[in-house]
Amino acid sequence: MRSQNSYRSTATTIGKAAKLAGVGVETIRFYERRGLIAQPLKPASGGFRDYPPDTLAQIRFIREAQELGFSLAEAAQLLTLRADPKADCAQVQRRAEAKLDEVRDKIERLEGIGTALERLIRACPGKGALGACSIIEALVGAAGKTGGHPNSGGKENPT
Amino acid sequence: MRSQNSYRSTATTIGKAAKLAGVGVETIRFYERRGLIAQPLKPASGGFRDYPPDTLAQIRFIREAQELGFSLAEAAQLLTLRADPKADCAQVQRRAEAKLDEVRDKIERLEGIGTALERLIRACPGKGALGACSIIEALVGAAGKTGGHPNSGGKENPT
DNA sequence: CTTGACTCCGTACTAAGGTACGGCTTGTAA
DNA sequence: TTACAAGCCGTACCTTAGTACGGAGTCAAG
Repeated sequence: MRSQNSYRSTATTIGKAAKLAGVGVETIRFYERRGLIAQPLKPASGGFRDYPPDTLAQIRFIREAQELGFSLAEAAQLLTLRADPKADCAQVQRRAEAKLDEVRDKIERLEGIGTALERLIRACPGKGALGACSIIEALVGAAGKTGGHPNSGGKENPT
Repeated sequence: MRSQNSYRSTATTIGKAAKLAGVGVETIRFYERRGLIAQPLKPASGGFRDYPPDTLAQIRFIREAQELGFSLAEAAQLLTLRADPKADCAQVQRRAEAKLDEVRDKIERLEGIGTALERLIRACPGKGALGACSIIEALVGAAGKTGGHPNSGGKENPT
């Protein structure tokens, strides 16, 4: 045994933290460099950093936000929506409300795409080919964006 | 007058197209290089390309999809969800259904964040400071991610 | 007390999604 | 008819978000 702190068998080192949060070790370091998450102090007794569950939750949240169309900077803004003693709560509230508007807007727009996909699925007879049923046209029906005639003109280069 | 085609006053050149679609000229060229949109042919009579409304709608759709967390490649996949004579419709339908699942999943997760924001907004007394009401905790309440005690331990580096 | 897996840290590289630049051509308004 | 804006095209550069690498330190097992 070391001196008095030998109960570090359960320490969440960066590798375990990465596994638990579903990201790579390098990603965690990257978030630390960017100040998105706090880098745990190395224990005074020496050894490796111990990542608290709090930090893991933050990492998961960042990934979540990213997949929903927020940038890392925006994810960071969301994360800092915490009422710490310094910030007055009314201001946090205002920021949260602005973010909530963004979120609601995103949901609405996703619903537009969802509706368009549903229309597209229903429009297909299920076998064989059919004329021109594109997601764009479905969206036009759903949201009224273009305003033009359904004319496209044939071949576009494949990916 | 030129020879016979002098009615090109209304041609949508790339600059106008960019303005109409809300992107930069270079972005359109970039999408063309990537095969995301078709590059209109230069008119045989010479002169500049004329961008059809169809293409503008596609560009707007690409931006839309991107802001909702789809990559350019995924946006392209969504765009090719059009039943052209070559592809049989059942397969298009399956792809559309898969995308619809993705969209619904995104909506649900955004609703989770939305709910968390609402809780956060309600939790704030509206003035002064309060203990620890972070979006993470609100999310934990909403989705049950961490499982841990609410312990964080102070200073993180600001952006 | 050595070996091997892992941490730590800095630096370099990559991929996606644009953005800018320079040299040329083309359309149009003075 | 000339000037100047805008199109065209290739190449270079930039930002965001990681990913990889190399050398050193550290911990735990054999």
